[in-house]
Parts: sequence; C-alpha cells; structure tokens
Amino acid sequence: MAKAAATMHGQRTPCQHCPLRSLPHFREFERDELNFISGFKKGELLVDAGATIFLEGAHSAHLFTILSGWGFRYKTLEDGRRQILNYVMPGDLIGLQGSIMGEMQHSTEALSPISLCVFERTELMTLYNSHPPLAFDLTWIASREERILDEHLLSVGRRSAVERAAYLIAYLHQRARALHLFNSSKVIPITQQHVADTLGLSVVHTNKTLKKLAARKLLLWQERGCEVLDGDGLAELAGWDGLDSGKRPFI
Amino acid sequence: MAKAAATMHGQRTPCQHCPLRSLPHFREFERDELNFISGFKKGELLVDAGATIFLEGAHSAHLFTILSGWGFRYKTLEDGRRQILNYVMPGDLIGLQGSIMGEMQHSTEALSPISLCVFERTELMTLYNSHPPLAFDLTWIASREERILDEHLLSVGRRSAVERAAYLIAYLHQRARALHLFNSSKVIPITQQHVADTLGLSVVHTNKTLKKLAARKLLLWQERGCEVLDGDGLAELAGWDGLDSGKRPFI
DNA sequence: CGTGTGGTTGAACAATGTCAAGCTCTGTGG
DNA sequence: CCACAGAGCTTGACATTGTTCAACCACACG
Repeated sequence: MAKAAATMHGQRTPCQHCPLRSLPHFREFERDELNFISGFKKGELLVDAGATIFLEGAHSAHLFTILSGWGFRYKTLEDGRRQILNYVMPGDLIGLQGSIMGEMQHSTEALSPISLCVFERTELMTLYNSHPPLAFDLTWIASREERILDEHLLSVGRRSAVERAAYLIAYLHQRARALHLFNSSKVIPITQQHVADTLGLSVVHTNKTLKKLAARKLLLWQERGCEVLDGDGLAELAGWDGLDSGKRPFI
Repeated sequence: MAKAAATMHGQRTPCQHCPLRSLPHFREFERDELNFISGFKKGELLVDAGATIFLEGAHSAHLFTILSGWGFRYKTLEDGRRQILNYVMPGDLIGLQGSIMGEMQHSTEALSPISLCVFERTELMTLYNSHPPLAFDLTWIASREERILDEHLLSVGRRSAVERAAYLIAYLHQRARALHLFNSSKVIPITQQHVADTLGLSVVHTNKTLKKLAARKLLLWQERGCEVLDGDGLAELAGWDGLDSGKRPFI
C-alpha cells in the first residue's frame, strides 16, 4: 500500500532563498527571524506519494514545513472507517499538535511526492524564549487550523452532499491558487475516495455527486484528480464566503 | 430569544485565589506567572443563560476565560442551519481565534449563567514578550481545541447516529467530571436540539437515538438536560479512547 | 497480455429527514 | 386559582438521501 520511501538530505535550500517567501501570500520576515529559522532547520526530507509522514499514536521528534507537494491529515476508527481532517500544502507546518502536546493523534499521508523542512521538537522552547513574534505566529498557525476545521465541521454536519463537495473543491482550489500551485498541473491530485473520506460520504454517492457538479460545468474530473472550472460558482453553491485573503505567517 | 443581559464587575476573585487553580486538572503556576495574569485580568463579566457572548463577524476587544457555567460555539449557514462546533466550560479561554486573527468567525452562546474573566486583546503581545511559557500555553490551548475538533469531525463524518450521540455525551461527561462540575447538578444542561445541532442530525432522529441509549441504561434524559449513567459504556460504544488525562494549562 | 486501481452505473435497501400531531411541563397574566 | 402559551420532548407515517452490492469499464503498468 504505502510505499514508505523517504530520503534525508542536508540543508539544500537556505531559508533566505526559500521559494515560498517570495509569494505574496506570506508575510515578510525580519532578517533576524530568518536567520533564526535557518538555524532551526535541520535539513530536508523527501517522501514519495502515498508515504505516511506521521502515524497516529507516534511521538515524533520532528516537525516539518511542507516545501512542495500535497498531503492530508486523517483519523480512523478501529474498523477502518477513515475521516480526512484537512489537506496540507506548501507553507503548512505539520506535527505541531504532537510537538506541543506529546502524542500525535492523527496520521499524515502524502498525496504527491513531498519535500519537507525538518525541525526539532526539542528546540521549540528556544523559539518561544528568543522570538516572541514567531511564537505568536505559531499560535496564529494553530488558530488558523482551528478555523478551517470549524468550517469543515459545519460542512460535514449541515451541508448537503452537493454543497459539501462544492465547498471542498472550492476550498482546495482557493488554497492552491494562492500558492501558485497551478502553474504546472491545474489538477488537484486526489481520488474520489479522498473526497468521500473528507465529506463523510460513500465513494459511490460521491461519484454521483461530483457528476452533478461536472454537469453544471463547475469542475471536470480527470484521471488522477480534479480540475476546477468555476471556483466562484462552487463557493457560491456551497454558500461559502471563501478564505481570508490576508497575508499569513509561516515558519 | 436571547436575553442579552450582562453585568460587568471590577475584579472580584483575585487570580491567586481562583477556585479553578485548586483543581488537579490544571497545571500549577509560578508566582510570577500568577501575578502577571492577575494584572492581565481586567474584571469579571456575568451573562445570563441564552445570552450571546460573541457574534460571528465581530471584532471583539476582549477575550475571556470561563470561571463558571456552560456554553457553546457554533456557526450557521445563511438559511439558518446551525452547527455546534464545541462546548465551553470553566477554564476554557474563548475568543482567542478572534484575538489572534482579527474577526471572529463563529458565535458563542451561554447554556447556563456564565461568569467570565475579562482580558484585553491589545495586551496579548505583552504576554508573548514577557512570559514565553505562557505563550507556549496559548499555543497549547489552541492545539487542544484543534485536537478536539479533529475528533468531532471524525464523529460527524464517520460514526453512526448512535455512536455519535454516545461519543458526544461521553465527551461532555468526561470534561465536566474533570472539572468537578457534577457536585451540585449531575446534569448536562443541553436540549436535544443542541445535541442534534452538534451531531448534524434532525431533532426527531436525535430523540429516537437518545432513546436507544436510554434503553441501554447508558443515560437518562431529564427536563433540561442529560444525566450520564455509564460514561465508560458510552465511550466504548462510540469506539472512543477518551480525553487526555494529563494536567492542562489555563490562563 | 494480465492485474490493479480508480471511475461509473443501476437496483435494492438502510439511515435519516420531514411533516404533523399530541403531550407535559413551566411560567404568566387575568 | 385558572387558562393559556410556549418550549421541549415524543411518536408514527412517509419522503428523501445516502449506502451497499454487484457488476463493468478504461486505463496504466509491469
């Protein structure tokens, strides 16, 4: 199932030349902050599509920032039922929950090949001591995740199947677009099984639901993913206001 | 509908004698931290049952810690469908999301009379600058909320109606018990409408689902609330591991 | 060539929602 | 003290939504 290949490198991209920092989506950093983070970064990690980055129950010594690629966080029940909680994309810090509170209570898997910046959990407290604005950013990052989960919960709990699907695709589209991820592929690299497990639906019903959206010319389902034709139309159908457009911090 | 009565007091309970601090559930504080927080606290606020504490879209200048009472966070769709996101109880910090990120994107309402400690948003950065361990606690608090939302999402997305209901009641029971909230009443002060809006079900179906749990002698539905007969049984039925039993910080 | 993964479809069935009515409290005003 | 109204709970009949099962298809890959 999961090809668990992972390769560790020494530091390749220095934070000062991080390709993500030039995106208008992220806030600017002080030189001092940048230097600190560069020292905080221990190296880079490459994982294959399908690889598990974190497993529920683990106590990881590391946390990561996604440099490139797509992945998702999920939880499972004992009998195998799976719920996808959220998707991770470049600039996202993963493993913070586990680093702050101890044990990881969800798993994280790669949807595409992913490259990661590696940080060490034990050095987190140094960050809090020496760089209060970065500490604030960490709380900001956790609050943002909370906010997104609020919206997902509203979606799964109260939106109809069509609305839910429309919301999910609109959400992924907005995030990916802000990160300029559609320069090469234009396709969101998920299967209908992923959509089903995110929306709390069966694959069969998900398939029929996506067909309805395709019939309305809102999206197109390709091999290995989804192409968005009308992101605003999807958001409107879902009754969703869209994401914050302001700049956000990242570590 | 909402009786919006609220009364502001000067500081009544000094943080050094906060009744919550003596609970084994919370972590101990340094004298220095306690002094800082005591200065951070601007007063106390009393709100009636049914009152709205935060409204979606507002930019509140304050954040609060619950001293006593029950409440809940929720979001609504334009046509009125409501999703309850989580419940708030003594020791919970509310309004952090809004304080960190700007606008509040959910509402908060009191289930019972609530007393609140009042803090000012503008002084948050002082906390980050002067007390790194407290800053860490704030991130911890945000991460904890995230973790709870993860579990809720799993519940609403993948558990059956009976499992969901069992999980919710077990969850509320465990939290309230850890806070010694059942000394007086033994009853969780919610209506079946609240349960329905938390689980993403209709009230009618919720009623029938709760009857099944009552038939199994797991709980008892009273006027104005729910009494738990077998918390472990509920958790087991839901396939839920329960909350962390460790101490947690609070501000 | 097989084989596997992911997508598609229809039919039977189960879970949940909607509607409508009635019931039991509690609080309120006459 | 009684009548009434409203909130919350309960129940049954029926409609809708979503699930399960069982095929089958198309394509990529070894």
